[in-house]
Order: sequence, then structure tokens, then C-alpha cells
Amino acid sequence: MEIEQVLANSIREAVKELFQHEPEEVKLEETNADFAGDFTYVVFPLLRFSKKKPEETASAIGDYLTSKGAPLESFNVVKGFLNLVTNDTVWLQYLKDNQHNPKFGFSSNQTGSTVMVEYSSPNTNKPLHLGHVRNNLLGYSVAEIMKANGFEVVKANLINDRGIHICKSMLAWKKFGNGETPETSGIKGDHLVGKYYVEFDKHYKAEIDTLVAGGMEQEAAEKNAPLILEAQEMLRSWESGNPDTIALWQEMNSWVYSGFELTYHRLGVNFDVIYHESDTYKLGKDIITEGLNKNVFFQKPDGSVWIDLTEEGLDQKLLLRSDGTSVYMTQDLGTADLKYQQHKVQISIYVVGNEQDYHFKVLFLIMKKLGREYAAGMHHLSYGMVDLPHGKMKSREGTVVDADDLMQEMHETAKQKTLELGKTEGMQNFELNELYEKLGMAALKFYILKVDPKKRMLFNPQESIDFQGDTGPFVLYTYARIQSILKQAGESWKLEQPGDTLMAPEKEVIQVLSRMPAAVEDACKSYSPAVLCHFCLDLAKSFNRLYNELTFLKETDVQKRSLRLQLAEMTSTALKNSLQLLGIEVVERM
RNA sequence: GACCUCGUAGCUCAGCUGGAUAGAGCAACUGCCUUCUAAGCAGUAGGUCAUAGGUUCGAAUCCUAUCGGGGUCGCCA
Repeated sequence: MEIEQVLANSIREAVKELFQHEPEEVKLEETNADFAGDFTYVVFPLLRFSKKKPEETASAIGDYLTSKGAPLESFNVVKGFLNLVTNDTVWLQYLKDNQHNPKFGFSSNQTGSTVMVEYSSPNTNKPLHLGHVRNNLLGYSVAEIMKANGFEVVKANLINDRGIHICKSMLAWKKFGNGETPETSGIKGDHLVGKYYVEFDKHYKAEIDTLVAGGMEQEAAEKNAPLILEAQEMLRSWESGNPDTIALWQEMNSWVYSGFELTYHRLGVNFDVIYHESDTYKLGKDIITEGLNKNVFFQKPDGSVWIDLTEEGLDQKLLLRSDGTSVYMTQDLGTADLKYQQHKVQISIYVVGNEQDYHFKVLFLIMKKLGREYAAGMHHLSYGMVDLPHGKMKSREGTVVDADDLMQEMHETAKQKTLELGKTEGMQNFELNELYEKLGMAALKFYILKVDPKKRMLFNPQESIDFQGDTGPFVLYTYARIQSILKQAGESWKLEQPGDTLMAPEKEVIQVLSRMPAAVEDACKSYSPAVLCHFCLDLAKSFNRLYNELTFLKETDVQKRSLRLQLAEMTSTALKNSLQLLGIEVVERM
């Protein structure tokens, strides 16, 4: 049992015994650095039961704990705060119990539940940008965090491979492409298709301008420009299964997929299941029928199907067009059922930007109203947009931060910083290349994951991502530093009996280590890798403090030396495990 | 206009299921390498937690209003 839990239980006993009151929950906090102690219990809420002054109430509990043999060195009382100083023995025992567990920090029991994490879900008309990077990193990390908490996880990618957007690229390629391919142009497939998406937009804009100059209203011009009409015609041709259109569609999508594959691989993300919207876009119509039969939905005279959510504070929402064709929501209803049928998922997480909050609120509500048992397990992991200094990314204005470019820049920056420090003598070229890549990706991933997913974040391309301070490279540095110590220490220290007393920095490291299981659990419950980032930083900082204040290899007292090396070893395990959940690979040397 | 969301140091972010004098990193300034990795450590300076009320023994945290940023309200996805 965790030490905090032991103390909390004792306090519960004390309160029951002393004040004849059973507290609902006993919450211990970390003691403020300005006071002596490891844990603090706030007694103010107990005063109406103890009928004593805060100081007396706190002292009474402290005395009780001491008399019952709680693992305390001492306690002190400041106003209504009972500060508990734990003894070294419990922490040494904690170290002993956990140091050889390679899975330290992860939950040891299986929940028996399956969770699907749907993330990435790109459109196939353009390459991935910074916004997608946040989505991918979050999705991958949350999936790994769920695994570490004992869930069976299925990672899914629902690729939006059909619709007007890809038709625009196809049309522009047909008109202006002169048969260009990734092979003939040397351009990565997704970027090539993206190029024609931009090309379409350019010509489309020009047509609109011409029409407006000829006296047409802007709105009418947007609807009647020849190119957009032609793109819509192409979509109809695709839907009717025209062989030429389908062939072109397949070819251009295949270019995109080979491009995406490279980007995903470099990002270090992967998927267990890939859904294509071209397969799923017709799903959901039977649910429309079901909803009508159950009187959850209603039909308007024109044939369109709606749901009335005004009682829930929302409004009426269209579920099926009057011509009987699907909308976004129709497909999502069907896909939700599909996911459940195929994988029996109890929990279904959608990693999608917060601009779709409303959509998911409605989707989940509909599933609940239809009586789906899995509805309670649906969750929208709604993350904030990545803003640039001047606002949103806009492809038309060329302010999009491309994912491939960004990763390459990170690699270059890592290389430059490493060369400046000059600590890589004797490393082979392939090793160096791997080091730069890992460092660059660690910097990028940590930078993005350390901010609360719910919040929008700012990315300034002018100021490069830091490699110092609260960063990925800082955590990797701490890890590499430990590897260096352990390598030099050899194996013999493992035979020595470690000391039985703790110095302040040593105790602090164990205490931070002991918080890892709770951090992993918290990251899961709040769907937030940021929690783990902050844990990594806390641990790395407390270890570096120890490193600077005390010695390892130079320590002559073999017991102390052995203890510190144990601490170093366990810290490196904890860092490696935490980073793994963030999708960050460690380096042995940097 | 309605609804959702955010507002903490010059900048980027923690803290938000109410608890002690509000924390980090970057940037600025001081110290610490005859080397257990200085991508580090220690320190100085920097705050009316948007504003105004309210609830409470106690509010950055909960409630209300106002101001400011962002988002959503399509037979788009």
C-alpha cells in the first residue's frame, strides 16, 4: 500500500476515535516547502466535531498517530495544519519493494475493458500540419496511457478519403497536372496532392473574381464558378461509381497514403484499425429508421429527418437530408455501432478538436436516447487549436506549419545544439543521426504534450522550440546522465547492503518516485499526457538536485553509494516508463 | 444575437474536486565545471491570479455580472 494511504487510514481511525466522526474522505496534501513535513492534513473542517481550537485538534490527531505507531518521525502543528514528518524506514521500504519492477508506475491489474482511441483522422487532400501533429501525439499518448492503466486498447484511424475536397485535388490535377506523379516530380505523395488542392483554390478564386467583376454577387459567384460545378459533378461521378473517376481517386489516394505512412512513422504513431470513410459513409441509415420507429427522431414534410434536443438546451439537428443522403452525423451514428460490433468497446474516445464540441455532444446524446449501452463510455477528447502568433493557421495565406518540415527542422536544431556542446566524440554517423532524431522529436513532443490538451496553445515558428529548462531534452539528459553513472558503476554495488538513513535530497527523490502510479492514473482519468510531462519534470529536477548536492561514484561509504545507485537506477526506470507513455524514446548518451 | 470556452510574472505554461506567504521554464542579473555529462545546480528580480460583487473560518480555485480573446450555431465535414 502507498504510504500516503497508510497515513490517511490512520487519520481516519484517529478522527473516529477522538471526535466520534467518520470523515467522508481523508485528503493529504504535500507539505508546503516552507514548513517541516512530508504530508499535511488540514483540520479546519473537523472543528465542528472536535469542538476544540484548530491547534488542539491537530495536536490531538498527531498524538494519536504517534501513540498508535504510525510511521512518523515527528509532527508539527501550524494553525489548522497538521504537518507529518515520515520516518526514513517507510521510504527505504518503498524503494526496496519497487526498484526491481521494470513496469514501475504502470497499473498491475487489468480492467477487463476495451477502449478504442480514434485519432488522426486526416483528409486525403493535403499533407499533415501542426494541428494534426497535436492530434496524433495526444491520441497515441492517451492510448499508451490507457494501456498502462490496464485497458485493452484499439487505436483507430478514420480516414476521410472521399468528398468534395479530394475531388478538388483530382480535378486540378487532371486539368493542370500534365500527368505529374510523385515519381516524376520527386514530391512526396501527400504534398503533391496538396499542391493540386491549392492549385484548385487558386483558379477557383480567379473565376469568382471574374464573375464578381462581371456584376455577380460574391455568394452567387462562389456557387456558380465553373470549377466548383465541375468538382461537384466529379463527386457525383464518384458516387455513381464511374470507373475513370474511381481509378484516379484510387491512384491519388495511394500517393497520399504512402506520404502519410512516412509522416506517421517519423512521428512514431501507429494504428490497429484503419477505417475509410468511403466504406463507412453509407452507414447509419438503418439507425435513422430505428430512431424514427422509436420516436426519438422525427421527419419533416420534405422527408428530412431531425432530432429535437431543445429540452436538453440544444436545438434541432438534421440527421438525414431530404433527398435521403447522409450528413456527417449520419455516418458517425453508424460508425459508432460498427466500432462496438467489431471490437466490443466499452469506452470509445474521439480525439477531435474543440471546434466540434457541439457535434459530439449531440452524437452522444442521440446514442443515449437510442438506448445504446455503450453510450455512457463515449468520450470526446476535445483539444484546443494550435495558434500561431498571428492567429489560426491558414493554408491560403501560407501560414501552415507543415508536419514534415517541422520534424526536419527539429532534427536540424538538435544536430546544431549537439555539435555546439561537442559531447559526442567517438559516435558513429548512424548513431549521431539517430540521436539528433530522438532529441528533436523529444523536444517537439514534450513541447506539445506538456500543455493541457483542453487548452489552446501557441506555437511561435520564429522562436525555435527550447532544449533547455522544462523540455524533452532536459528529461532525456537526466536519463542519459544516469546511464553514464550506472555504466561506470558496474555491477558490484548491487551486492552491497544499502544504508538505512536518508539525506534530504535522497528522500525527496523517493517521494517523487512514489507519486508516479498516481500520476499515471490521473493522466488516464483526465485524458491528459500533460500530467505525465509534469511528473517527468518533477522527477528529473529532484534527481538533478541530488546529483549536484551529493556524489555517486565518488561516495566512499559503500552503503550510501549503494543506496544512491539504487535511486539512480529506479529513477531511470521511472523516466523511461513515463516517456514511453508520451511516445518519447530515451537516449543512452547525449 | 444565443450557447460553449479561456483570461495567473515581459513571454510560454503549472496550480483550479476551496486551505498556509500564488509556482516552474524562457528572457534579465549573480554565483557554481583542475570534469561521477554545466542540455545541469543554486540564487536575485519580476504578480491587484481580467474587473466588480457574492458564498465561506478560508477563494486564483465555487456562484453572478461586466470587459476582453477564441470557438460553435449549414440539407459542410
